[in-house]
Amino acid sequence: MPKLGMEPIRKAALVKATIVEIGRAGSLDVTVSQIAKRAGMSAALAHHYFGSKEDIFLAAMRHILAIYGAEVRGALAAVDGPKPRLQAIIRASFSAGNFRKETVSAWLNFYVLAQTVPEARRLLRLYQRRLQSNLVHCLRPLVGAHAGRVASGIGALIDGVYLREALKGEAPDSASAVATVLDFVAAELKEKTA
Amino acid sequence: MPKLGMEPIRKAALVKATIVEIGRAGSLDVTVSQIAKRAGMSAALAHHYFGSKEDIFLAAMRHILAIYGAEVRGALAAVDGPKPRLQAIIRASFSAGNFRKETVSAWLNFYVLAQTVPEARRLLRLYQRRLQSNLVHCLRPLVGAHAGRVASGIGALIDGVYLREALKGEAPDSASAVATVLDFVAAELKEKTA
DNA sequence: CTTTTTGTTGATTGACGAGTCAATAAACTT
DNA sequence: AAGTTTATTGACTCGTCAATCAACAAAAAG
Repeated sequence: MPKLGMEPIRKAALVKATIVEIGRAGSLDVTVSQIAKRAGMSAALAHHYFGSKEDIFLAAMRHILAIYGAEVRGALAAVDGPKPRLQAIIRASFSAGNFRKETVSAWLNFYVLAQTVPEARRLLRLYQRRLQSNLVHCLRPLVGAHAGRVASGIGALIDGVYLREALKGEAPDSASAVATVLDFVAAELKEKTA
Repeated sequence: MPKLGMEPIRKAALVKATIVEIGRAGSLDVTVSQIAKRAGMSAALAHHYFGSKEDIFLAAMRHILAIYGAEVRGALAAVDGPKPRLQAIIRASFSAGNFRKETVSAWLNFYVLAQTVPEARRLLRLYQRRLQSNLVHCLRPLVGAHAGRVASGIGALIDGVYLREALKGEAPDSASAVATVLDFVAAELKEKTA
């Protein structure tokens, strides 16, 4: 009983299922059958909508990135002024959702993918550029010409703190992650404006 | 013509070959046959010396960690005083060898492994604790009670900068990576000692 | 010199998995 | 109503790969 217009629904279900399965496996060692099953369809249908497994992974990566982007935009819309905006970006980067094991696994594996799959690398760079540009925008009024350099530092620190917190073993602590980055920001602001 | 005492030689060759193959593939999607072939032996022999593929990966991880540890120790032995020691650690973390594609791939994939393989997680934590302890040792005389917190920041920043530099696409720039971290250190020192 | 230990591999097993295809069925078009 | 497009799947192909085993070779031990 084929209803029409299934494509977007099926694709969305597959993307969601892919992320769950990557979380379960902790790696990209996930079969199309597993994904399809979790999404409630046959493996053949998954191949029908996405051409290949790699395409499925890339769609999942886009989805993760889109969610993160939306989270940041949402947080930014709610506040005003350079410093609060900076805090909003940082908090969004360490939101509870980002520490769910599926999300962590997705990010780690996307780093791995970015080494060899050009489209994955492109997407990762897109994320990095957007973060950089958001940060620079907040930092310009605070540290002027230093904005670029400081933003690079904050961006890298966010990634590094995330990595450590995610792999810590115990339940990750968003608050302390945010605090670590804010501590850095405070130090830089004091120095670059002195 | 079986010479005796082959075990350590074979194992070392396999570990080396494993790292090369991981670099080539960019992932852990590497067959035991590929590894064994590159190491100049049959796949069966690889299974004979290491019980399983996972054991081979863990041995490779230990090797990478050991090299990094040795690099840091070597750099530390050559200098004296807190600040130079700090610089030595940071420089060692961004040495050219660490940006070889095999090494990058190994690290990224070890992060992935650390999610699910207990021994991998253990090794990663060992690395993090050692770095932390090295940093705290340098920082104590500089920032006293803040040493722990500052060390966490530096450690995370090192990982984050490494990640970004490694995945940048263009040839990674050790000097600017070091500079980014040192910039952070300078800011923190100024603040925490003021 | 024969028994045990160590080194070594080709062949095999047993399982799994990506991607294709042919076939079925319902909807939409003309 | 005939033809086309979209949805859907079971079965199949073709390949791969981790791990095991039986067998052979050489050195050391007794």
